Amino acid sequence: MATENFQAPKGTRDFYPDEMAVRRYIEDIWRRVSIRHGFQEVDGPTFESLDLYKVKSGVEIVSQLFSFTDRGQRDLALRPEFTPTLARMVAQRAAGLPRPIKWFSIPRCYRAEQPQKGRLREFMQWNVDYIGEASDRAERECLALCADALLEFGLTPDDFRIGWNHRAWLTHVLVGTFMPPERISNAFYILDRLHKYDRAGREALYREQGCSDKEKAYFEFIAGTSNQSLSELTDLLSAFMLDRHSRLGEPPPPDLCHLKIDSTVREFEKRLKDTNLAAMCSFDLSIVRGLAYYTGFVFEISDRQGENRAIAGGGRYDNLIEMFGGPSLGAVGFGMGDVVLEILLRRRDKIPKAILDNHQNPDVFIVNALDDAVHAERLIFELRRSQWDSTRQRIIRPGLHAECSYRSTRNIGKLLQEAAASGAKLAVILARAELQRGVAKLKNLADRSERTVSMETLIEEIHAALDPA
RNA sequence: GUGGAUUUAGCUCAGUUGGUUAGAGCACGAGGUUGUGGUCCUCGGGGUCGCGGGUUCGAAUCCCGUAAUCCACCCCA
Repeated sequence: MATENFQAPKGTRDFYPDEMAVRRYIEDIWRRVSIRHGFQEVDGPTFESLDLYKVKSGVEIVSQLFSFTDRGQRDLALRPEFTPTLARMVAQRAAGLPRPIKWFSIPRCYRAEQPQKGRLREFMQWNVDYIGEASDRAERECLALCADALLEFGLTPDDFRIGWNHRAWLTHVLVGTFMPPERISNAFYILDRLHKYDRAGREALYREQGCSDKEKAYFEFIAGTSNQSLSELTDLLSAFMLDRHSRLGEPPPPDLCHLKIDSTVREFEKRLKDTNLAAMCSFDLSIVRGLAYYTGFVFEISDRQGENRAIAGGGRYDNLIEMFGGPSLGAVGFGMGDVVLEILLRRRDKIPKAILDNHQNPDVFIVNALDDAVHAERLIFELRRSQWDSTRQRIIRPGLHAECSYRSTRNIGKLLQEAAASGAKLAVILARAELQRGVAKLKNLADRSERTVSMETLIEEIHAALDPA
């Protein structure tokens, strides 16, 4: 019979115990921090109707999906993200859910893209959504949660930067000054790429997008800005616009400060300063985020040192729930993928050694020097079992993590060496001489002390030794 | 989807202009004289050299195809 060599499919990963430990570490932090910020965990199906993904993103996105047809001729697709499922879930039960709806999820997602650094075809994505809150409190809570998670991973504000912008504001500024509304999507496309190119690359981009001289000048101005505050930027922008217009002999554009949307953005910045978030955040005109469904505030977290792609990104999408057949509910959300995050954590040496070593230190290690394994096996099963109290409906004594050697040697020195290497706190030595007297030795592996205990009370003694309280 | 580099043991890698039976370190397993600690010593299992063709007396090595990985594009919810 012919044998075949199988590999994991392109862009997927195998999680052997060491990799699984790191993945669990990341997911545990996402989950723990989400819960403490008042979010509840949800999940949905791994695949959805193909149409669900066309509602939001349009038909061109289909080429990036893993899609298939079931035997009932239904077109389905593996989820490329969680937001459509979430929107569907909210829309279905919108009437009965308490507001605001604060949900998070850690779905596995799939995209049929060319894998490269920080981007795979199957990945985990922490997804946070805050629905039914019109005020910018939702934005701040999401930012606080996202930043808190990164801090929990041991990263500092020196490692990452939160850049933010406001799409509605930007649209008003552009349209209110010089840009025809139909050029806005080109403008967003250009802004999104501005910092990736040098002067020549940007020229090519402007040509390709059919930019007017005015637009070019504007984009070049933005390309030259970085790290200014919102008010500095709007002042600079006003001055720049006035200068341009006077030189071209055109009537001056309306004062940017009097644009209606402007006050809400300034207010947002002021409220950020009232929290401790402002230190990590900077206004950034070049952040617009890819697709069209963000309606206001948008943000992106990037690595300060590396050329990594964004660690996380999100924003406000006020129309989405409605698009999926629900009521009109404002919403803010963000996503963070495991792939880029893990690269960053490894590069900054932020994954604890105990996680990398994947040591699950046992509570107790059985050293069996007997010819027969029966005593050791009975003991280990007893130790591992929890004690359940059925009247109180709870576990009254949790089972212990008990290990033994799977090697055939009965050399106590070797076995103790293995016990110590396992990181166990206690070792039980079962040997013939003691067993004949109905006792065993209980050894504290940390201080190397040992005492003789009766087989009758051994299990209680072990529990007592591990939990002195 | 496009271009470049890469693929030899579980991992990291040697392997000369094509020439005997393809190596090392780490890891893994056994033993070190049946009773006490991460060291050390000895031994061992492991490879269709990514896969499939071709050239050759002979291919890990040269040629063609193909898959995967990494990097750069495209795209990025």
